[in-house]
Amino acid sequence: MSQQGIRGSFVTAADIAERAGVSRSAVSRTFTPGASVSEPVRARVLEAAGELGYRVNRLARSLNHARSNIVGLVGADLQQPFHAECLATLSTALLEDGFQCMLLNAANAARDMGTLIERVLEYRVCAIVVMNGTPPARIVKECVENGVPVILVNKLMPGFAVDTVVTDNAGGGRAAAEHLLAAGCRKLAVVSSAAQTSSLLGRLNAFRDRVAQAGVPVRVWQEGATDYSAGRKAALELLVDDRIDGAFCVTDLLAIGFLDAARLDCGRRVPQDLSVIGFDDIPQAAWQAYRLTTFRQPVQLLTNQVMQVIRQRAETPASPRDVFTLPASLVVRATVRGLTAREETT
Amino acid sequence: MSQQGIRGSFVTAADIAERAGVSRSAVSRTFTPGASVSEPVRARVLEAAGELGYRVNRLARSLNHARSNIVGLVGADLQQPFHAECLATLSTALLEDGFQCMLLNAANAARDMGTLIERVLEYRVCAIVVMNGTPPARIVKECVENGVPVILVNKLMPGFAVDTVVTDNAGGGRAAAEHLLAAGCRKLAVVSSAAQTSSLLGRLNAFRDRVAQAGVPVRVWQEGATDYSAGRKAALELLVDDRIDGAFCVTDLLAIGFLDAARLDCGRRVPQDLSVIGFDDIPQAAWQAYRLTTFRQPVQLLTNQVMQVIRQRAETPASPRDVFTLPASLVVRATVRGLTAREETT
DNA sequence: AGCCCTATTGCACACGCGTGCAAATCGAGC
DNA sequence: GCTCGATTTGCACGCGTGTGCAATAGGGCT
Repeated sequence: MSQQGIRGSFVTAADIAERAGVSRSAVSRTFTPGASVSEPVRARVLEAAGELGYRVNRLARSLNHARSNIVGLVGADLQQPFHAECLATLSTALLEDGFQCMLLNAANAARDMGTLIERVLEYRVCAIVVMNGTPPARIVKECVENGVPVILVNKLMPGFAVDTVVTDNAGGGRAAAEHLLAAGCRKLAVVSSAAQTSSLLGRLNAFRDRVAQAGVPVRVWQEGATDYSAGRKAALELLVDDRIDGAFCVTDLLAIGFLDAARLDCGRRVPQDLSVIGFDDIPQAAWQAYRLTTFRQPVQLLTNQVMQVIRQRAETPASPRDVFTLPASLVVRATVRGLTAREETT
Repeated sequence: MSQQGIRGSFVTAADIAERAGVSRSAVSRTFTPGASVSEPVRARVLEAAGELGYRVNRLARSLNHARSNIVGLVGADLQQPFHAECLATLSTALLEDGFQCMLLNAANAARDMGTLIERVLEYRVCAIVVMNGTPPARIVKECVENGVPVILVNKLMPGFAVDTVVTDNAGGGRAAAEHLLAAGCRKLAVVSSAAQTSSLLGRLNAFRDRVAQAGVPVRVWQEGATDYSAGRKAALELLVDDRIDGAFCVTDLLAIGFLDAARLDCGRRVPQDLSVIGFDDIPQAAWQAYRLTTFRQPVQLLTNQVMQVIRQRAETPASPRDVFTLPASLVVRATVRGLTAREETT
């Protein structure tokens, strides 16, 4: 520690070397796992480093290795509960595995996503994880050409050399249909948004197909965003048809907005008059005011799979790309008629 | 673009120089704002860079400048709505100002926070923003000694050379007391958590003092976390005293849990029998099932202030540290007796 | 003592870029 | 055509670290 308290710039390996009376290489080797240093030298170096407050400069280290151990995490709307949970889980996992994560939250997904990825490429990231939003094809290609693996979460981009980790959206959509049919619903609605992403479409199409197969009519709603107020709006407009007795909302936020409007504005009793199913299983779905029956996205499994892909790409960059599909599981609560859980302790 | 599609490593300035038939310096200057390059040279360089897909290596650039333009963002529980919103807002603002942000989400705040900050120091970050959780004093000192500004959000650490940006917690707590008193409440409770952070304590103490000043009794609850289920638990235990007619929950999540238990488990009518006020104004507080009266934290103002501090520290690192206090504003909805908003359009 | 094999150490170069300094170029004015 | 000043260009060094290679030290054996 310097006397004046503020040194203003970092100690370097050369400073440590001088203080410990060894060469700078010895310092470098002390902080490089697996390098050859004798015990006494290592001890002297560590002591000097402790006294002076030495921190390896990862910028310089990464410069040598042509690649950093930074992972770029790109997305939009990261304040939404589901995305926030993914982000929190993934960022923690990355840190525990020795990576650093650079967060790129697009203010406007369509406009900014390309620029943001370009910027993070300048840091020679060792991987880019796209949590939502669609990166421009041109940029994805550039990443691949430069050897930066791209990992898509819950999004399909066929034809690109990217790894993909998705929840089984179609399976969930189908199961939602079967659950509502089993509850005796005979006039259904499916609520999605104007954002026709592959995951939302996957849920919607599977639901619609399975319902059609049973010969039950279904109204399709695809307007607005995928948030609470869009769900409310959908309910206010769909429920003028008072024969609708079941709705699958492709997002919990939509479902919760739908529920509130159905109960408070349209006077429907849920689940007696109307059954509702969501998707994601965000924490709010378990709140006692809602007790929403929904499908849980396996966030921890998704995260583990992403981590495994990152590690594997670091070792064998050229191995063939894969699509990993993880199951969504039905969480039965209290918004589907006749099919409700006893009680929950939250 | 190379023929085989995968080059596997990045193009360097030397490659561009060769292709454009100029010196490497010319390339460097082309990408350095304010440097001296003639128009024809610049054009040739930009053309070559476009063809080859050149990206400046920020690691190398930062190495020269002894500092990167990365800002470290550290926190814990970042999936909670309020923190997620802060994170989203701040990360977007940083990107728009030309910074990159490195996210450090501690799995266990007490255990990991120190290690995480140490790690991000290795990237020579130009600032560290602590969004929640308490960093060890030793680490904060090390940052300051090395000239890395530390900015605390909603947390006070007197005696350290750090900048601080806080919401006026005491002002909010006092106003909450006055609002409940004005509603005619005569037996109050204040719900906080075992985590006695400066912001939660600030709200709680100001509330308690103001209520005491009015001669009204108040029960203080400080157990568990600061989430939904803790709020429920508090209600279940506090409301056996059926004279409690008003509660200030120092967090919206606590308030929402409190509301659910009060209405659904304890059979209280809100606001007729019981008034409830929260703090933060998370999106869920506006949901129709709750319509929670609460205090809005000025997230955008907090963010702007943080950005201003970062920019100012970059210019004049040694200027004296400050504490910036921003006002919390009352958002009247429907959970305080006699003092409710007409209707909201969400 | 002498020899050989191994573990350790230091030197020097590389990583990709920014920039001070001197050389070169350009343009204007005579 | 020549000179002078301003602009542009290239060279070479530095940023802090990792690492191949050769030199050195150490240790066990004959």
